[in-house]
Amino acid sequence: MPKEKEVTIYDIASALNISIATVSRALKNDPVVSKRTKKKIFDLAAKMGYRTNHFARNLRNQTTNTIGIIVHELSSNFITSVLAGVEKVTTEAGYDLIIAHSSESFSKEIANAKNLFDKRVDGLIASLSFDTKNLDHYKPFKEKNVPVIFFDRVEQDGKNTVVVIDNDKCGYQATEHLIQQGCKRIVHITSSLKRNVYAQRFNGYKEALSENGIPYDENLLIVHDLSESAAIESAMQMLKMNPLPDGVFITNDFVAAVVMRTLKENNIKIPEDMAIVGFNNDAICTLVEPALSTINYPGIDVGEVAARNLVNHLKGIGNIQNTNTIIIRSNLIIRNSSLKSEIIEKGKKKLN
Amino acid sequence: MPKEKEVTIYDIASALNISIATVSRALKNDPVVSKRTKKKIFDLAAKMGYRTNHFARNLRNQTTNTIGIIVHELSSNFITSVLAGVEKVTTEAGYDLIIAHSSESFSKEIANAKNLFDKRVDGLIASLSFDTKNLDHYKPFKEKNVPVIFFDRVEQDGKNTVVVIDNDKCGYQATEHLIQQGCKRIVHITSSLKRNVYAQRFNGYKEALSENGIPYDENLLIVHDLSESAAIESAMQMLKMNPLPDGVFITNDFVAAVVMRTLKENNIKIPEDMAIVGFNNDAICTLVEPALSTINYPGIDVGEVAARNLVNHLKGIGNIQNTNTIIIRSNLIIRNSSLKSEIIEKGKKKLN
DNA sequence: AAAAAAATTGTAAACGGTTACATTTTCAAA
DNA sequence: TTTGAAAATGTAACCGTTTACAATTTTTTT
Repeated sequence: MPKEKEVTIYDIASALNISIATVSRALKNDPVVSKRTKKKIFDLAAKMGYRTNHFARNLRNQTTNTIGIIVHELSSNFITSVLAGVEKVTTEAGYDLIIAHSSESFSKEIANAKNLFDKRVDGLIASLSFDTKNLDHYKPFKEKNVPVIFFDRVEQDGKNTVVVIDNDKCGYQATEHLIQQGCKRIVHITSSLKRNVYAQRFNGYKEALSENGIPYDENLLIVHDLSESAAIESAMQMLKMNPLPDGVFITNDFVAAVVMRTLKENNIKIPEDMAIVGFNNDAICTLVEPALSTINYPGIDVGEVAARNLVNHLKGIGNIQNTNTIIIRSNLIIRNSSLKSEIIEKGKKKLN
Repeated sequence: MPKEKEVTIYDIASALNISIATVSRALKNDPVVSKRTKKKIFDLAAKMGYRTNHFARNLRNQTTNTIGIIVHELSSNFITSVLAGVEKVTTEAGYDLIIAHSSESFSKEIANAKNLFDKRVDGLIASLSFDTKNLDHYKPFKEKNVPVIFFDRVEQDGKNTVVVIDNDKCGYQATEHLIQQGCKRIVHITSSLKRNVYAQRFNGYKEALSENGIPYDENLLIVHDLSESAAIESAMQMLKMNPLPDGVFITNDFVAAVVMRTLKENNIKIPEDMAIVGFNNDAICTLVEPALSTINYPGIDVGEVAARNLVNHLKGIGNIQNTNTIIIRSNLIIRNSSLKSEIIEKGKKKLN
């Protein structure tokens, strides 16, 4: 299976008896080339099946035309939609995308960063893994002036450009909503509080409690990873509480769905006995029963905004150095898993 | 923000007062270089922050070290797990991966194929979009001897290497199971019968019916796309049937979940009134109520096998020319959405 | 110690583009 | 027709590797 020889600008040039410089310029649509020769060149290029050699071009241009993205998992609804948003923008802008995932491991994230650095991506978009301890592995990018934008799981030390939502507010809104539904003992199931997103949602949760005169009870905080087994455990933990909680704010829809299932299996009525609010607004929300209230966290927007800012920076339009934090709109979506008040209303009606 | 100059083998060579040839060889760990000089070179390279220029290398080597993959959607559970499988193998083997998605559009698939061809991927993995009419856009790859492996949605004309499951058998098993549960009027909700996967599952469905003496009724066949709205429509269509069906085999878990929700909203009891079997074994299956019976279609295995075969072919181990069809194991998973017989048993017990 | 063989290193030509600078062609103005 | 500027094209160096082949150094053999 010998590789066929590729057509190069040399072949086109000699076939037309012109110089490679003209061919090169024509193929880039340089206005300096006359329309006549341009047409000849384009036609022949098409006929001969010419394809530009990106390696030769990039070698000469000292640019890779590639953007890297580091995520913690592919099998997450949120991440997938971020990727879709990023892909849309980068493709439009003519960049290649290299996707790397860390499987929530610090060491893999470091390896990925090193790999993308060695591949010389023009820019990087990254979300931190679960147990990422520091950002040293992104230093080489800074040193070589390769722009990096973080999203979702980030380090908000003001030194980096980050695309996030107002997690504080989201945590606040979710909790406040549960309180408004009459919940008094509200559990919060979340993940490592070392990660900004979870820490901030937790803060919002505490603020909402305190502003509504409910004392924070640390026994109602459950910290776990985001796996199915952890979710089941969390639910069992809730069931052992005495008195039972009457509401729960969960930092992830999948976990929320599993918790809800487990609670129902144990004869808890949702939302009557316990109201539930999840996070992300995955497709799953409207498929479980009752439908899951949640925070709408539009991954596609996150991806688009992050990619757009990076691309603009690379093209010299705008500069991410000036931008520290970009906050994406998010909002609470109320569905039946937390709608106690209607039930209360119904109950009242029955009494009449 | 001037780009810092990169360290090249020239820099290392002149610093050590040796030739670039030796440096180049040392960095590739060529045994011809003495251990002493090798060590000097490695040490200095590390100290100077040398990174190999992949463009120069690929230009010289006439190889891209890149594999392309064309899928129809990113936001599909199945596709994501295929990607995970592919990614695992290609990364291990040292290949880059370029992911392109067609959003189920023929023209986009053509554009993606052209793009990946122009990027000169060493090999291609592809699943056809919904309305792909022909495979002409893959011809350039064949002509240049670039290996292509198709998976899931494929053209089984014997001309291509494909990785699939036995969709016939799956359709048969799903339907047979419903029949065993006592279903007599079994609806089949699927997608375009022009695509092999759906056509074959449909075949299996018909075979199971006929072998069990149930005449095929074309009114029970519903063909739609795989969107939520289409799923709702399909369910409404079922509800209008007279007499009502008592079972349904659906070609996709998400659609099955939406159908089930819609049926339940219309006071249909699952599985008592209608038993449901989906397809894929997405995470969603155990989160809906009742849990969804389904066909387990392990995307990660599909991805791994496809990538492994491609990589081996590229490395000269094995040859996909000799392999036409690779069939991945799949199996029926029975959950409560189709378990009528237990109910029947319970009913009998009550009578006693 | 000289000669031959083996091990190591070096030279220089690719790979296929881009582009500064030089040269030629074209065409309007003098 | 000559001149000069503008338009078009050409020349050649460069981007950073790899590798055939040549040259040198080291080791072994005689």
